Amino acid sequence: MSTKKSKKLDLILEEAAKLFRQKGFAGTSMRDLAERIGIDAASMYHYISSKDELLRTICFNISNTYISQLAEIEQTEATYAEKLKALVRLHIRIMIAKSAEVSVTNNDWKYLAEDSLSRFKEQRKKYERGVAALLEKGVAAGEFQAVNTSVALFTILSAVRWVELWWRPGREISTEELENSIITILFKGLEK
Amino acid sequence: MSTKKSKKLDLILEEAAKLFRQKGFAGTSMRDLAERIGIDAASMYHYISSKDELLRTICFNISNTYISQLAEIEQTEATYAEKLKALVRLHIRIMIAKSAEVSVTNNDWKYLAEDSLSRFKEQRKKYERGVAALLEKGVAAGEFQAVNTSVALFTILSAVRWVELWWRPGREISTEELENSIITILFKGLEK
DNA sequence: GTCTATAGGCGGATAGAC
DNA sequence: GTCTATCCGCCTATAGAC
Repeated sequence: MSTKKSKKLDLILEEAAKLFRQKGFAGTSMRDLAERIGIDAASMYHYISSKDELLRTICFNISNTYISQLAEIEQTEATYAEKLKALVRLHIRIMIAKSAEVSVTNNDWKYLAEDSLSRFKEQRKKYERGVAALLEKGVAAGEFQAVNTSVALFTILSAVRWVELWWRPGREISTEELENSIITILFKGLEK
Repeated sequence: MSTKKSKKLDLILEEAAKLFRQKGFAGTSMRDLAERIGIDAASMYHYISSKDELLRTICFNISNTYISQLAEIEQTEATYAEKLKALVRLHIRIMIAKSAEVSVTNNDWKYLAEDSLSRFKEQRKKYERGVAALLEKGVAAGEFQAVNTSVALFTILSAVRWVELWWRPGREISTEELENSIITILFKGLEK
């Protein structure tokens, strides 16, 4: 019974992410969502306490995934270039595995309520600082060109962000080719 | 008098873009906007016909700017690498000149009404095809590495997109340094 | 657990006075 | 041109029956 409840909650979260991506958090009503689930809007409040809770759960699930994966990479023995490349590959994989959730987190985090919003921003800042540190150490170690750290940071993070806008299951391009192409452009450059 | 009306309309559009960026199109009410302008919500309907019109105007202004600038670049005599770099610089400049408008266009285009939405998507597709053609010709001419065209296309477009999320007037980094850093990463690569 | 009914609020937009 | 007043619809969320 508690299992059943979890299953349904998972379904609600999954459909919520899909709808939020499609129509935006503010553009999605609980009635829309309920219709997808096949119950009445009022019945959903048996599983959740508010619409905000849905967004909060989605955003922090993704945010926490990023943070714990960065922590894992930091602990490995590898060059900074290897660590950064591993991070890029992980970003792409998370996006493919949870494309709707990532999309919502990227675009609708601003609709988080006061408390969660500031917590979310803090986490994101912390994550960005972690990646920036990898870049700076890489430059110090002579592995990277001496470009502006912030610019490099956001160029990398953005270069993986678009995958969410573009990738759909069954695309003719494989995950591996996708990862390799992005890494080639970012680390070796487009120009011959 | 028609000048006065234009001036106020421009002000409304400008404040609308700022608010939409901050709180999202759906999260912004006409009452919010009116307060910024210093008049009552009802009075704004003297200048505009609907909230939708504001979004439509913002999105198509930006979209048209991109398209006409691509057309100009296509006509120049230059290598494909030079054309692409010029395009990247223009993207960055538009973003700095009209950061709120670009932000809204990037994030809230999905709230466009039926008709405008499909027109907008068509324009975007057309633009993307134009940039993709530059890439493909560049590969054919031996200027670029033979990476997947779509991946290269979206990596470039995304790499300039983040500027909108990050750049603020008075940042310690100059426009030139910003442009040069992004172009270095994209075309020469991060790795030494 | 799911429903019907509905409270209560906010939103876009209009009517019409001044 | 700007206001006040207001319509009307949609929204989130709750109450309470079954």
